[in-house]
Amino acid sequence: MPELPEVEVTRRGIDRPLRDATVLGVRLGKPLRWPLGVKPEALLGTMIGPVARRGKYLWLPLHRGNPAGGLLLHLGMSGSLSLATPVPPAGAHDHFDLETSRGTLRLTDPRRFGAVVWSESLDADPAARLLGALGPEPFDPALTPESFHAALQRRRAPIKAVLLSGAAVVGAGNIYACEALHAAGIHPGARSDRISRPRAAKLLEAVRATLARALELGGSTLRDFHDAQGVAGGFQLEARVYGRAGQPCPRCGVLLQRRVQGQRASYFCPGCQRR
DNA sequence: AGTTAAACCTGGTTGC
DNA sequence: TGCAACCAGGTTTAAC
Repeated sequence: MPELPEVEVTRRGIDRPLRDATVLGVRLGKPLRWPLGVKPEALLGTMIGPVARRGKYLWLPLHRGNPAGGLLLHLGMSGSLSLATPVPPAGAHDHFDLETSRGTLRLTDPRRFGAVVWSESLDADPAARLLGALGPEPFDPALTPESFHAALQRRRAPIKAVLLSGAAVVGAGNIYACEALHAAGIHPGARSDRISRPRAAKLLEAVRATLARALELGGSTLRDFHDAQGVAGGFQLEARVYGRAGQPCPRCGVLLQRRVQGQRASYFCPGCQRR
């Protein structure tokens, strides 16, 4: 599911409720992408600090007076977090429970591409290794049309692949990359390094607008995603191209196409998206 | 070094 | 109805 808007919606839903909560228990289900990296008992009695997000990762600081580390969470392809009191009995896809004094944070993830890993800090491994290669946050003021264009210039791969890689900006996954490219009038197969300054500026603006709009609507729910309170997203109803092959382009009327590119489906309009 | 394929895993949908 | 094939929001790791 989860691209940046879904992860941020999730963060907002758990940050306040979990602030200063005490960890009372940990329950592990089936293995996720990586092992937890710490004995579950070591987490008991720690307190939860402000929940942060970097790219599509969430950072749950745990401390005992002094910062002691935290949990780095990723929702993978089908993961979602819920926070509830009392917590329902664990189902077949509930693979991590953090029982706290303010409710149980539960990761439900059918495909188990998600992860919960302990790290001493964001600057230490494994967090540093996982976050180190990420590009800039989309709403970071330091990310400018100039720096974005420069980042695109360094890659020869198709622009769609570059967006998904997060090298130039993090947060746009398959849905929002398709939507942003359409909004900017850029063909997903366009070579990254051949995108002009003005078009790069337009693309950055499109990425920002797309992610911001998705955030407003609570993200996209294709199947699994819901926020920590169980509410589904609404952006999928506003998608202009994603999942709409064969339908007319809302901008120019040409029939939308689906093309597999770098083992991911791209949805685009051959009429108004140019290379 | 940069780009592309394979892998991880489950379940829903589609088509024969 | 049954079953195989294909598809799905991500990202690391291995292979060209």
